[in-house]
This record gives sequence, structure tokens and C-alpha cells, in this order.
Amino acid sequence: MAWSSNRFTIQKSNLDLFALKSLVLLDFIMKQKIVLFWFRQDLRLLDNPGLSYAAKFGNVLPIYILDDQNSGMQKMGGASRFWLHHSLYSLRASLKGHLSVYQGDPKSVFNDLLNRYEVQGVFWNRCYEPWRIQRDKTLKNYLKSLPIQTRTFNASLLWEPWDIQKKDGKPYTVFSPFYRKGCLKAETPREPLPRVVQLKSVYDPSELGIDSLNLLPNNRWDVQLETHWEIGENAAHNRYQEFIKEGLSNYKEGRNLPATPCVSRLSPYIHFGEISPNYIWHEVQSLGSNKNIDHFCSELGWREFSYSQLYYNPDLPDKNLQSKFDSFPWRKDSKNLRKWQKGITGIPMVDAGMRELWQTGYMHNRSRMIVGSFLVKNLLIHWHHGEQWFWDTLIDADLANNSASWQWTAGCGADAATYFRIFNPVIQGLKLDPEGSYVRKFIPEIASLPNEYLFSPWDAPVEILDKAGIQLGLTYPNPIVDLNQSRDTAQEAFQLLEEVSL
DNA sequence: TGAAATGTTGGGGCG
DNA sequence: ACGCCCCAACATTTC
Repeated sequence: MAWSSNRFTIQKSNLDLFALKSLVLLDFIMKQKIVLFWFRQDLRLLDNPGLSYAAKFGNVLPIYILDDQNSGMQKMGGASRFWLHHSLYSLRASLKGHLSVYQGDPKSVFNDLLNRYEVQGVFWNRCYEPWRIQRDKTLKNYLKSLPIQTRTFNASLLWEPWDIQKKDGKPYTVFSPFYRKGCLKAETPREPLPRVVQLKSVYDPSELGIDSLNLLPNNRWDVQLETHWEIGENAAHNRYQEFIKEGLSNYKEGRNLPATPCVSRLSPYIHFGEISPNYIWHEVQSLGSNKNIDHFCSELGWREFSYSQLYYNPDLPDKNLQSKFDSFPWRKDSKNLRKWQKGITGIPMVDAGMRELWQTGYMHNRSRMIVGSFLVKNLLIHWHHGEQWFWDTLIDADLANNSASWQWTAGCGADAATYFRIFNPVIQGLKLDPEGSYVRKFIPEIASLPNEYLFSPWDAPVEILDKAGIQLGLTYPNPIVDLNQSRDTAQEAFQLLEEVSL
């Protein structure tokens, strides 16, 4: 049975004659013995437990599968695809060209490979998105039934979600005890493994090739993004070193200032596994212990917390954790949603954040909180819309972090900001971008305003606007809502929610 | 990882 | 010297 389907596969593919002949020959003698290593969110050679394990077996076929079939509504967004495209190229180079790429349902990809090779084992590092857990569980059972040796590893979390629980066996719902009593009291995270060198790798000539995955957009908006990022494992380590040099020593305070280089910007690399949290954790810990290092480590803890929340609440991306929010009267306001997305709300701190996102595929963490608060609380637009926009436009879009953070912002999450915590983008700007350099960078049309009015141009006297060459409503929008009034409205609406649920 | 309103304190100017 | 007022700075309460 395997023989006939083999020939069929070969005829379909466009191999050159030599490769065809040698494969047919192999087919007659014996199928090549290999183990499969399946790359997923772990596109690296350093500290890759699954790959290190596979490497012990000899001939390893390293593969990547783009699976848009099982992901449902959570299909990878545009910015993520851009990143993935380059990350795969980088990984392929590290593997000296031996990365074989496929598309579709992994089960059929595996079946095809099982027909053409004698597969002695299949190994991968675990992912934690509910749809991936579901898919991989089924797949693992299937492979085991054949039987084929299958083994999975942890390469992307410092602590497995099922290892961090309260004494009563329930998951933590508040960050601080989750991190302090849960994570820090649990076993120290695994030490990073050495880089896989001398991998005896195999290449499958009938793989698709990275380009045929069509990960880049047709209208090439990615060209601008590309200027802001180096992508791949080496780039991840360069970014890490840069952060240690430029950002860590003032991390605790500087992390709130969007114009400073104090945040790590490692999130896209971590998401795609170009650098491992274990590597970062142990490197940083080896530098000693102070408030900056501790705070940075706790941010890795926040990531663990997001994954824990998603693991124990698989519908975190769709459903309010606090169900009383189900009845909240969100506004269907596609015009204002569009203005928020494009960064033309007329509120500089919000627009700066949204334009940073659009231009670079990234947004400073503090800006994410400000624009999120604005969308949900000042515009009263459902957090799903923010979640979806971020999902499509962020290069570090991560299901756990994205959904947990939006639930936090909206106030419906587990350890959420209470409803009356509403950011004032003017005050946040004055406090956190005191030089105004963040706003001026992304909103050049108001750059000539003095700092005093930079965050609230509508308050500026006409002569100052004139002098700065600004005509509100023409060169820069009037604010789409009154901050004070919309804040009061929101508080009333959220207050009502509290009362109804009593 | 909020902001505004309200309350408290203490120093300095002044009659 | 003293009481009074003003106000900034800080603390607490409220939404």
C-alpha cells in the first residue's frame, strides 16, 4: 500500500530526474530511517529540548507545518505571518538549508511522510493554545497507535501550567500570589541546554519551500515593518544583549516611559521561540538581584500567568471571565473603531501608540494599556475588537498574552483593573513622555507644539496652534470624544453593572 | 499598572 | 508674638 502511494507522490512532485531516480531506487531498497523534529513556536537551536533529544537518534528531518486548518478563528494574523516568514528563513539558514516546510493538517503531512520514510520517532515541544493542545493530543495518540515513538517537551514556559496551583488544587486568579507563592516557591526553571551543533539532518526534496506558504501580504505593507526589526535566533540574542546594556539598569522606572530604551522588546522573539524564557531567566538571574532584575523577571512571570489563565480557561479569548460583563451595553461604533485603529482619534497619546503599532508592528507596553483603556472605557467598544486588531497587527501577537491582557484592560479578567481605573491619556502623556519625544516621533504634524499642549492640542490657544502650523480638524483631528465626559459616562455604565450583579 | 475630589498638615506672609 | 489666611505638598477617599 505504501508503495503505490509513494510513486503517486513522486510523480506529482517536480523533482529533477536525478533526485527522482535516487528516490525510486531507495524505495526499492528501503525507506530512509529518520526521526522527525517538528518545529512550532521554538524556532531556535539553543535550548531546544525536543531538538536536542531528536539529535541523539541520528538522521533528523526538521520540519515546519503551517496549519491554518485547525486554528479556526485563531488563525495567525498578518504581522505574525510576516515575522514567521523571516524567522523560517533564518532557521533554515541555521540548519544549512535542511528545513522542510509543509502546509495543512499536520495529520495528513505526517501520513505523507510516514509513507515515504521509515519514521522511527516524532518529537516536538509543547504549545499551549487550546486548539493546539487538542490537535496535538489527537495526533500523539494517533502516532502512538501505529506505533511510532512520540515525545513532547517543554521549551516555552518556565513552569508548566499544571504545576502551579493553589493548595486547594485550583488555579491562581491573582498575579502576585501566583508568582510569589506559586512560581518562585516551585522548582527552579530548567537550565538552558547547549546549542544543537552537528545535527545529522535530512532534507525532504518534496517539501513546499517557505515562499509557497505565502506568508507575506500582497500589498507589501511589510516592507516598512522590515526596517524596524532583525528577525531570527541571532537577532534575538543581539536584542537581548542590547537590552542588558541599555535597558535593564533602569528597568523598573524606565519601563513605563515609551520614549526610553528600557523595555526589552523581546516579545516577538519569545513568542516564536527564537530565544527561550529559560535562557533569559538564568542569564538575568546570574547578573545578581536588585529591583530592576526582579521586576524584569516578574514580567516573565506575567507571561506565565497569561498562559496559566488560558490553560485553565480555554475560552479566555472569547468569553468574559467575569460573566457579569456579558450584559454590558457595548457600543457598535465602527467609525470610531476605525479611527482608533488608524491612530486618528485626535488624542495624541492614543494616536502615537496606534501609529507605533501600525508602523512597527509593536507597541510599548504602557501605550497598550493607554490605547486599550481608551477603546474600552472612553469609546465603550467591546474589547474583542481591540483583541482582534492587536492579533492581526502585532508581530508579538500571542493568544495567551493578548486575551489575558485585554480582559485585564476591560476589567472582566481574573485579576483585572477595576472598572473605575480609567487612564487619562493627557496625564499619562505629561507624566510618562515628559519630553514629548514619543508623541512627536509618531505624530509629526503636531511636533511643533510646546510640551504643555502636546498631549491636548484642543486646549491650546489659537495663536499657539497657529504658530505650530496646526489647524485642528484639518491638519490633526479634533478629539473624537471628550475625555472627561466619556470617562463619567463609562463609570456610570460600569457602576450599573456592579449594582445589577449584586 | 487611575484620576479626581476631599482632607490634612505645615510653612510663610501679614496685620 | 499671635492668629489668620493662603497654598503647596502630601494623604485619604471616592468613583
